[in-house]
Formats: sequence, structure tokens, C-alpha cells
Amino acid sequence: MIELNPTGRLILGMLALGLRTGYDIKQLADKSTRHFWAVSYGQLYPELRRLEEAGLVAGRSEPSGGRPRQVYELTDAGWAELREWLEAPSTTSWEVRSEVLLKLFFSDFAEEVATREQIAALRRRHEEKLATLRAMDAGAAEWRHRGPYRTLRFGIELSEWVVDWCRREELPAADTDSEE
Amino acid sequence: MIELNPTGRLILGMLALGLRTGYDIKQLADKSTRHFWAVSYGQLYPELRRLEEAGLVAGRSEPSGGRPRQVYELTDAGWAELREWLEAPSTTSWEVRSEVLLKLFFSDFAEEVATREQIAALRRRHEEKLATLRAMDAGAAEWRHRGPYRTLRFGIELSEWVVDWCRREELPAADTDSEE
DNA sequence: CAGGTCATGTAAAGCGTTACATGATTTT
DNA sequence: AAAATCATGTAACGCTTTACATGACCTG
Repeated sequence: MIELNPTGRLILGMLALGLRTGYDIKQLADKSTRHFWAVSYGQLYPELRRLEEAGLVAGRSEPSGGRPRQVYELTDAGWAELREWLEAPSTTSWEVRSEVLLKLFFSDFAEEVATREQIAALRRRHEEKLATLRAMDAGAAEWRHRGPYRTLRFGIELSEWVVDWCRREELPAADTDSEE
Repeated sequence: MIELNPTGRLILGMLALGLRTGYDIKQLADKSTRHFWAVSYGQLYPELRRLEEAGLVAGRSEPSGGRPRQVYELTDAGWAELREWLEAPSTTSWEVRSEVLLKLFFSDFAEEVATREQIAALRRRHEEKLATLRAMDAGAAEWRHRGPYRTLRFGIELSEWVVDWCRREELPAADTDSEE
């Protein structure tokens, strides 16, 4: 029994979805889980070997032409481990990290225009993200798995919310004398 | 000119808000910025000294009784650095990290009940968070600074959105034959 | 006088990104 | 023939958390 780290669990899940190589996992992760869980090669390849040592995945060499390639699949122990993780209560909540919010927190010390521009830039980035996600949504009808679709919908709806919030904040501050 | 890291900038901002010791900064950060930018002592104290070496903050010993204490304040260079950062365009976007979403992504391989429970737990954690944030909101009328209030509102509204999303996802999946 | 708060700090480990390096195959 | 893609990997660095350590002061 080894202690699995988050990236290790992501790998198990990806293999369950039918992906076979480190490269494949990275490709899909960059399109999908990146929005709530990123991976890099520097983590991926060493972790695949750790998982193999632990007997959770089995790899074999399957070169495509003269190009070396390692394909992996879950072992029974790997499936069990994945399921156990998926069904265990999550201890860690949901974490947001945002430099823009930090700047907003300290915005009393900046020009108002500059702060408004920070928020506008955040909105624009989320509008771009929304466009990407919606493009994926259009092709999602034929997806075999429901999980990825649910997180995609989450991403879309959250981004919409963020864009709305930015729009509201970009308005000049309304006088608050009708309040209270 | 040293390269500032995020924690260093958080410290500059906190000193601008009038906080004086590492301990004070940690206390406030744990109540406020924690939701989008956390700090730990392991980063805080070494970074305060780095900032002092760089001439951005000035510290002096001011023991309270026999208890040693270092109080810091921003230098002119520190104020300039803070302002420059606040007004520079943010490169990094906003990042969400969520183990629950990762589990949802792979939820095709778990019992439906287990997944529903993950979401319910996420909702409960956010309901608790909401209660805390709303308690702060109640006392916010007398706050001197507007920035912290804006991020507090952000936190409240986002948490409300997350709770709503969880509620919707907790409902049994509706038949989708009216769609398309 | 016990427990909590004020206050500062360090060492080690964990996690992750970045940058670099390599080379074959496929597409244009 | 060049550019893009497939494919694998490592080393160094940076950030953050965790765990530990210490001790004075204040409150009930």
C-alpha cells in the first residue's frame, strides 16, 4: 500500500477512462481536468512508474514504428484503489487561487481605473475560456462518459457566473443611499 | 530590485492596511484572503526578512513586555512596489483546485450514491463557509477599506452559487427526452 | 495554575512547474 | 524539406505545508 498523491489518482482515473500512454493522459488533462486539476510531464512519468512499482498499473512496451512507447492499464488492485478513493469522503474542499482577487483586496491603494482594468481582463479571460468550453459542449452528445460532461457543464456555468460578476463590478459604484 | 513572490506581495499589502507583525498578518489572512490566497508561517517570517533586506519594509524590535516582537512598516520603496504590482496587468488567471470535481470527472466508476454524497459534502462545507462570511458581512459597515469588503462580497456570492449548483446536482437526473 | 493567546521561528518534505534534451513519425 | 505531432524523460527550482520548538503573557 503506497500513499497516493492527487496526480497518482488522476492517472488511475485516466487509465480507467481508457487512455493508454502518459502522452495521451497529458493531452486529455490539458483539455479537461486542467480547469480544476492540472498535470505536467515532470509529475506524470515518474508517477506512472511509481504506480507500476506499487502494482496499481501494468505497463508494457508497445512501440509505434521505431518510436518507443509505454502503454499502461489498470490492474485489479488499481481498479480497487480508484474506487476506494472515489467513494471515500473528500477532506479537502475547493480552493480558489486568484491574483486578481488579491489585488482587489488591496485595491484601496491603487487607482480605480487600474482595478477596473484588472476586473475587465479577468472577464475577458473567462469569456475566452467560455468560448472554448462551449465548443467542447457542442460535441459532447456522443461522449461515452457522463462524468466529464458534468464537470464541463460545471466549468461553463461557473465561468458564466464569473463573467456576470465581473460585469457587475465593472459598473461605476452605484450610490448606496437607497439601501438600508 | 528583487523578484517578489505572491506571498511577498501579500505582505506588502497587509502592511499597507496597517498591520504590523507577522503574527497580525497571519491572523487577518486566515480570516480573509485565505479564501483566495493562503499564507503559512513557514513562508511569512523568512519573507519578511527578505523584504527587509530588499529595503521594501523596515522592521524594528518593539517587545511587548518581555515578549520579543518585530513590528514592520512599508518604506517608500515598498509603497511604490505595491502600487506597481497592483496596477500591472495580471498574467495569471484564476485557478480552481477541487478534489470533488476530479472525483466527479471520474464518477462513472463509482456508485451513484457515493458521488451524490461527495456533492452533498461539498455543499455542506460551503454552507458553513457562507455562515462565517455572512457573520463578517454583518460587521462590515464600519470597515475603513473597501477592497476587503468587495472580496468578502465576492466570497459570499460565489459560495451561494456553489451551494445552488450542488443543490441542482443533488437532484436525481431528470429524463432528458424533452431535450433536443 | 492551567489553558489560551501572543509571538517568532526552523527543517524537512511534498508537490508542482519550467526548462531542457532527444528523437522518430507524420503532415504540409 | 520543414514543421508539427507523437512520445518520453530528467534536473533544478520554487512555493507551500507540516511539524516541531520555544517561551512570555493573560484570563478564568
